[in-house]
Amino acid sequence: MSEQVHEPRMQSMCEGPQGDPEVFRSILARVGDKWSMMLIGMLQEGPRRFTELKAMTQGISSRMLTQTLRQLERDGLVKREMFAEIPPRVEYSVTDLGRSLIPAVLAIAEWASAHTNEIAANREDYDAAVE
Amino acid sequence: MSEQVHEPRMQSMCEGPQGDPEVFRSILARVGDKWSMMLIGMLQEGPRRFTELKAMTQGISSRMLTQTLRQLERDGLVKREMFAEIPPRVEYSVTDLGRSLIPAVLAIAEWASAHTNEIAANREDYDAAVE
DNA sequence: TTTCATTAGTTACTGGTGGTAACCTAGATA
DNA sequence: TATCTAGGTTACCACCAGTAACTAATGAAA
Repeated sequence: MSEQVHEPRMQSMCEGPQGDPEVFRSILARVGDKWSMMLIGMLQEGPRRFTELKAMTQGISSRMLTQTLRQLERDGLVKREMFAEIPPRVEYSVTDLGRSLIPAVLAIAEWASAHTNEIAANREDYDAAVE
Repeated sequence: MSEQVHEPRMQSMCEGPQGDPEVFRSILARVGDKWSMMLIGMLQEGPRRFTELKAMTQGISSRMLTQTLRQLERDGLVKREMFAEIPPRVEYSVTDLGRSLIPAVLAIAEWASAHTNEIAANREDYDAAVE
């Protein structure tokens, strides 16, 4: 069972043809986009319906919600289940793959949370210096 | 020295007014953007000049490189040093703050690297199913 | 029987931004 | 005189994220 050795130096992002670098990049982009990780976070505690998610995700539009969920579904991070009822019911939930991403994103979130003020201050200084 | 307790559930991204949520979001966005983390990665091993970075970062334009470096500098993740020489010399390096971000990003990179193929496969399946 | 409400979206439109190509400044070199 | 280099800037365009408005199908209310 030779453990596969990942060597994810940052440069793998532009260099290494280990897996498809385009796919690799698009994953990073997904993590960074405005809604994806928020939605994953919301689904963490159980399945949710479209309208629930829309209400929880303050500020998102239907279009963006649909779009983001579709992408997450395409990547296999989220599962979509439709029930043939009236009115229609659709439930979204995180997959195991999606769940496995959470700790890593949480690490970023933690860093961001810990340094938000510092960065805000840096920006003020910079903007003041440049005028 | 009461340690500050971070509680960075994902929802902090939309809910908590701990630090500025907009700043928080913008940090996530920075991490996810096309060039920022690649550049931080490249500067990990030491200072680099503009043209070096441009050559290393295959595919980036001068404009995008300038822009990305400026943003990183504004956030305090990267330091810019100009030397009054002819021809001009400018050196970019990571700051301590920038360096502190690396492990978290590396965790994401590792996850991405480990699941690139799985996700690529998911996408193919999805696209095939939708036609 | 005409209206309203609900769910899970879709459509038409717009503004911001990522990207390209061309240009700039200043001195050194040939 | 022309060209090269470093580190950018400027003008420009195309695309896509985001918004507001609309939709299908049904049941309930008046």
